[in-house]
Amino acid sequence: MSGSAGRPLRADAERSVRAILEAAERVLSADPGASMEQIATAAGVARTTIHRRFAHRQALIEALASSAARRLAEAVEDGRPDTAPPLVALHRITANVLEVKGAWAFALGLPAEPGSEAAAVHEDMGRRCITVLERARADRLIDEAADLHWLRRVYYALLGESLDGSPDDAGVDTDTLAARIVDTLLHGAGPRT
Amino acid sequence: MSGSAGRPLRADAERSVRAILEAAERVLSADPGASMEQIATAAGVARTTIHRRFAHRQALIEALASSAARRLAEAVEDGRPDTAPPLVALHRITANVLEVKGAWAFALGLPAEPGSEAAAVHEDMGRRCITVLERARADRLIDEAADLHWLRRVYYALLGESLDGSPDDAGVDTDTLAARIVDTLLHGAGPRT
DNA sequence: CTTAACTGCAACAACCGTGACGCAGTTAAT
DNA sequence: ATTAACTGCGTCACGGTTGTTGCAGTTAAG
Repeated sequence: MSGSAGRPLRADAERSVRAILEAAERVLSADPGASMEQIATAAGVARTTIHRRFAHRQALIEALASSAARRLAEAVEDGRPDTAPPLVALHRITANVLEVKGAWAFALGLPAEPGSEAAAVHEDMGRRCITVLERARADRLIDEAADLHWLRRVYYALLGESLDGSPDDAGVDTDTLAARIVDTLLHGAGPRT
Repeated sequence: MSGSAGRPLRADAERSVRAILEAAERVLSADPGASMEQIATAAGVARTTIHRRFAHRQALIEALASSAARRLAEAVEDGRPDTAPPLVALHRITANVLEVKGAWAFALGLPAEPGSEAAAVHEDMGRRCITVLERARADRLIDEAADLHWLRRVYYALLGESLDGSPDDAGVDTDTLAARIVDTLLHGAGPRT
């Protein structure tokens, strides 16, 4: 289930892998076409070391995608989507996801390869998302006639937009951003009664 | 004002430039790292011909961005953002922009170079967008306390999301999509009174 | 402590993309 | 019809990236 645990890596090797994945995220989010050399330098590692763990460039990318997907799944799970009150779950999940997605923007923006682990994880998260929305609808937070699939897409879009971070919300804490997202999702811009 | 009209091009040359720009959009939207060769082939043109009009690869990219920005500006202008009733303008602009942004997704997604023509056009459009929202607020369509800059970002995000096109809305006409966007923007998902 | 894993370094071959030529042939403009 | 613009083709040099290998030195694990 985990990464690709062919065999337990030695402690230092595992540290290297982590450093490489983190550096890859950092460098590739700035320039998707960056070279292995650049990633290696950013990781404080020789280029050949990367090739030792990840045969092809694409192998690194896929590992990156899987790693990030797993973290995102944790973030959602932590919000107790099935048990917490819908509004609470929605807020908590939103705040958590903002954190993770901010740190792993490139990896999570990658097109999901059909058979990959990342794809499976994302699918599962899509289902959980719908579940939360259904529970919210049952609580009359959402109109009965609303299209939940469209709503989920809107939710994703709001998350993405919040992450771009206009100059205005530099240094604004995650909970505030999450509150704005949830509020916008549920009420839109119309006048409050 | 137009392109980079150093001198009037011959008729056939102008056709070539068009074909190149259109092919570049098509190819690069599928793979941002595609080679000049691929673009040339898609345009039905020799690679050297591209280099004749656009010295560097980046020059092509910038021309592409400018071209698309101009088209987008036309789309907004056509919606009469300053004179038409806000709701009408909003709908019309949305529908128009959906068309243009669908056809020039790559070029419009490009990071705006600080001094470029595209950047100036986009800035101007941002202002016009705020104007429409202000007019809508004056008409009580939008809550008085609403943050119009956040709202504009939400609007952009909804446009972007609609363009990804889930399998559900394949073949749905632009006006329907626009209606959904405007409705979501103004009312969100909450229960209708 | 001893072994096996891990790493950096240097060097290698192979490939691909870029940009620039000149030349010969075609096409629009006057 | 004449001219000037335009294009395709072949070819060139150049630089950068990739992936591999061997070796020597370092480091974790038993």
